[in-house]
Amino acid sequence: MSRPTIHDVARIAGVSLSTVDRVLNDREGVRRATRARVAEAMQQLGYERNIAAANLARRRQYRLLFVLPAGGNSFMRGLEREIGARAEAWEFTAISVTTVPPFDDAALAGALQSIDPAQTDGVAVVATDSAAVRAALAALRDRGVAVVTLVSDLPSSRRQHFVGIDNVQAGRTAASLLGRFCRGRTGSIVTVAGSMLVRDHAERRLGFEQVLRQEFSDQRVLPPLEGFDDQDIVAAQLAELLARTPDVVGIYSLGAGTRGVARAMAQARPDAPSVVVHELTAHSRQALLDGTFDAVIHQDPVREISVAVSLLQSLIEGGAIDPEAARIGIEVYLRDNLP
Amino acid sequence: MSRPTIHDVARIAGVSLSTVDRVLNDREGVRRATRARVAEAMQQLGYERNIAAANLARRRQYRLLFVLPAGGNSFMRGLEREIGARAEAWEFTAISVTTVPPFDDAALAGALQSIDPAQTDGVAVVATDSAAVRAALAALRDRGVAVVTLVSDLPSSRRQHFVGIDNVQAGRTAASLLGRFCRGRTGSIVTVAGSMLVRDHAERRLGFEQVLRQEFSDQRVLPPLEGFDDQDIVAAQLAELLARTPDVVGIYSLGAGTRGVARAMAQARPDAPSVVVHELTAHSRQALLDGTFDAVIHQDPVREISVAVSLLQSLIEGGAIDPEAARIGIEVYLRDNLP
DNA sequence: GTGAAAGCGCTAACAC
DNA sequence: GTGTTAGCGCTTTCAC
Repeated sequence: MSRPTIHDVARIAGVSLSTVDRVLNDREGVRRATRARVAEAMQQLGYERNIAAANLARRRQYRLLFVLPAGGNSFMRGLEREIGARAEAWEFTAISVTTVPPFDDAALAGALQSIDPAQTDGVAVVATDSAAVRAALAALRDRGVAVVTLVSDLPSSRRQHFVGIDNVQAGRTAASLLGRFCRGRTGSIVTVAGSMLVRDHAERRLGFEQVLRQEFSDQRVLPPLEGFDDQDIVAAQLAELLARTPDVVGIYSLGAGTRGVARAMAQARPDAPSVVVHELTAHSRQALLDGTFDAVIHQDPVREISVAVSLLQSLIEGGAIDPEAARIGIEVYLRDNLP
Repeated sequence: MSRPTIHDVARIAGVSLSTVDRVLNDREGVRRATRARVAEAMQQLGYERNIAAANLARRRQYRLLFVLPAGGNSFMRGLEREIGARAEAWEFTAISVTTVPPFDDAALAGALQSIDPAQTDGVAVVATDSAAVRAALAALRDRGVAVVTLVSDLPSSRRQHFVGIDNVQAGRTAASLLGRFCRGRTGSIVTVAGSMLVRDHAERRLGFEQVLRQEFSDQRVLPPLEGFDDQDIVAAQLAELLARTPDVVGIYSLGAGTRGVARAMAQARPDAPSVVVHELTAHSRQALLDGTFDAVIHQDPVREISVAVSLLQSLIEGGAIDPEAARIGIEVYLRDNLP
């Protein structure tokens, strides 16, 4: 026997296809009693809707927009490239991307305000933390646009979901690794951030310091450098610090600008500090292979995109969302398990 | 404009829908010239076939069988459970599972021989290495059944693909972690295997020793224990070894029976050895949380199942397979990035 | 060799 | 409130 269809349900319930359809899609214009009869028939048959057929008939187009920071951030450029490459892969979905200056909440708020709700069903945005951004998101929601945050969250806003890693946990993971790597050597640990104004960086630092203070308390955690995800600034600041501080045993780079870290390490001493950074890119991969970096904490951009898309689709449909299916894992790469 | 359909192609090529369909599905009964005209029309329109619609019309059923080792191996039981839970999720696909005694190649070969090719379109099997198993796989292939190996490979057989991690790399990853964790302490490193007769265990040990010898050559690697994935045997063997060898600084458990490792560690000294094990289960997770284990190397069973299913589906269709989409990553978990 | 027509399971007008 | 009907893009008989 093959799976029951709405025809079977209609026959058992003694109604027409349209009525079954109305019940299925929770549309009005069905008497309570009829609704109950149909529901019971579904129950009895173990009816499961065929989504492919539904979409085929519906020929609906979801119009989604990704809002990402511009600039030389390899991770973000990778995200953008993957969105472009996969745009065709989603049936019934038209995806576009727009970029805004990084670490600039006014620019982001402006970009969000200029979205036309009539042309857009859902938005995925890499958030910067500010009242203006919050307000812009709320305005979108009020006009029926579905909103999820991507990579960096904005918890107290009206965004409906966050797609990205738990950044406190990511920071803790980095500390667990770096603390273990540095066991036996005691000294200073450097953290290199992009900006404490973006939530993901602040959270990573929090988690990192929690674990380091608690479990590896013989190490000294230096105040974080702020490199604004710019490799030149990072390289300069870090080189200067390393020259000035001979006892550095570990480095945690929790933002972008990772190439700057590799450059500052190039002229390192024989017993170089252990290094943990974020995001697997062509450069961090290379640094892992040549031994400059010890570990890379990563989030899978392809998965983030596909989760964001399917989350937005079900939010637009008003459907239920499975938090487990929306989880993004904190991945750990060493030289030996590189994909 | 919406995507072109076979109607458009038919119109442009000046043929009927059926002819377009014949060309699309590479069926015979079309003149070369007609075929070319259709192909050109597709080219010109940028036609892309709608797979959902095709499957809807075709109403095909793929009948797939998973062959797994029986016994108390948590990872395998997890796989089996997930297959059951997700069996409904695949449209047009009927999935069943059969189990055979572990580490028993005759039993496995027998189970494979008893598969009815008329009732089965594809098989995913956790392989044991033996000539009989190879022969059974070849017989299945000869009768038109698609075959992939799962978790443990059988490279020189006629299986069409392997779904699982690169186990040499997994062993290398374990060594990279354990070597770094033990830095500063020099002593013996223990490896605990299930059986060297299954390929995945042998490969993990190979990779592990490669890296340890090369990069952490001050550590002494002891000959591996063989615990047959049985927690009692593992616990006994390991406890005995630890009592006898006071300088153990690291333990790598590369098979199942991981609960036995945790039990042997329970009465450990204050400066306990660092421990790296395979497969995230309820027990290894607990051991990670309470500090008994330092890291877990994992492969995602849910992903393995879905990759195996889609791989088998495209093999049955004779379609192309994307090796990147079939990759299974080597995941690393610490206490802090547990899902 | 090629085409016409009837579905696959579901939706969306429009009738009643 | 409920039913009828004509599709969505593709496959599959069965004629010609």
